[in-house]
Amino acid sequence: MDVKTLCLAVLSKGEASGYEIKKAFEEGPFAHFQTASFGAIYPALARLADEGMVTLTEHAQDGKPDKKMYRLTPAGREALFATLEITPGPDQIRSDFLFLLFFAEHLPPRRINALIDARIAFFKGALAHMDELDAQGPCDIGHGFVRGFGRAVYQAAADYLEANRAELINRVSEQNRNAAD
Amino acid sequence: MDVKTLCLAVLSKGEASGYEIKKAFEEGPFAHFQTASFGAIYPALARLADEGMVTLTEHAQDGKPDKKMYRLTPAGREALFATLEITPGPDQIRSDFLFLLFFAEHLPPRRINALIDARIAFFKGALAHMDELDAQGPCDIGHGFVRGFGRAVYQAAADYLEANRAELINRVSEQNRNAAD
DNA sequence: GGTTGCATGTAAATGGTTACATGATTGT
DNA sequence: ACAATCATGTAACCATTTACATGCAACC
Repeated sequence: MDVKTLCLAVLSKGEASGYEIKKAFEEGPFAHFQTASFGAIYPALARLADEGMVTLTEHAQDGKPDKKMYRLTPAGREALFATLEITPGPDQIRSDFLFLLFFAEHLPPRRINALIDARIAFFKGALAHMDELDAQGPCDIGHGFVRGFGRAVYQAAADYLEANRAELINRVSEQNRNAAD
Repeated sequence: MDVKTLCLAVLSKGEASGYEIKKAFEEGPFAHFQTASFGAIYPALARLADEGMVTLTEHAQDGKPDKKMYRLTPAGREALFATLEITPGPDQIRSDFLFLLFFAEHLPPRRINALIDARIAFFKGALAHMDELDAQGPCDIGHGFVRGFGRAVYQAAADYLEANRAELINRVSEQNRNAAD
């Protein structure tokens, strides 16, 4: 998904500024399964405006640059729905964390522990964040389904790490002992 | 992780050609959590050779271009271990599948069904593939841990889809009925 | 006769991140 | 004082994908 489509997607849930779109990828509805930086969002929004996919209204503010609120046009909504017709390819995951653990036998046991601790904390935090979002009231059907999916996967990930960290560290320590002989 | 480091990682498990490195990302040890295309692998390998991180031996073959087998040098191994010292950022996931399901209420129920079927099949296939790899004998500690992680997550994903697809489709169908009134 | 697997590589195009530039306000 | 939040935007740089170029062998 390119950033233009991602912006359209966020705007389909209501008007927003570039800044708010970024937040939607960090804390909002799209958190954890899409991202984009300002350097990609602002140009994307400008192009969408050129193409008539969005309209913008400037709200003057003091001390800050004008806030530009973007709103989807019918053409923009159509374009978004058109992209929903693609056949999705396989999900792409790039995990530096798993890359490091792939080489666990070359990492000091303490480091493995710290790495896993941090990752469990991350998953738990994300899970708690989803609870908060749930508490804020019901959301759209698809949105709820995706959140449930994220929850299931994060829970499984945290559980796996908790259940298997001790054995991993034991095995690595044992190997280090043998290598020292 | 850039492609250069990824190549180093594959080569740490034994010598390989560019073609074989690609396969390692598709079916081999790095399957499902890292990818790279030929257009990235071949130039990366050439640069690694320039930098003295790998050596290459050409094996003449008939009917095919010479096969270039790359092998890690001590400097390459050191460079790989040096990158293991990074602090891993959050995992990056880009899922067109979840993007589509986020807008489930705008998708025909049949399509939702087909989409979920295909994804369950994918997860089950990946799980079966991991069983095969397990049957091929024991692997390194970290490698096994990562595979177990992937297994746990894929299993949870497949389970969630199976457990919640019916409700999702009911809810979308119901909404369509209401909208038709 | 067409697709898949083997095998390498280049170049154009894409798409994005990172860093920079600016600046007020609020909290620590 | 310093960091974070709010707020927009540009430009240089980076990495990677996609398409192209080549070609044999095996299978269906």
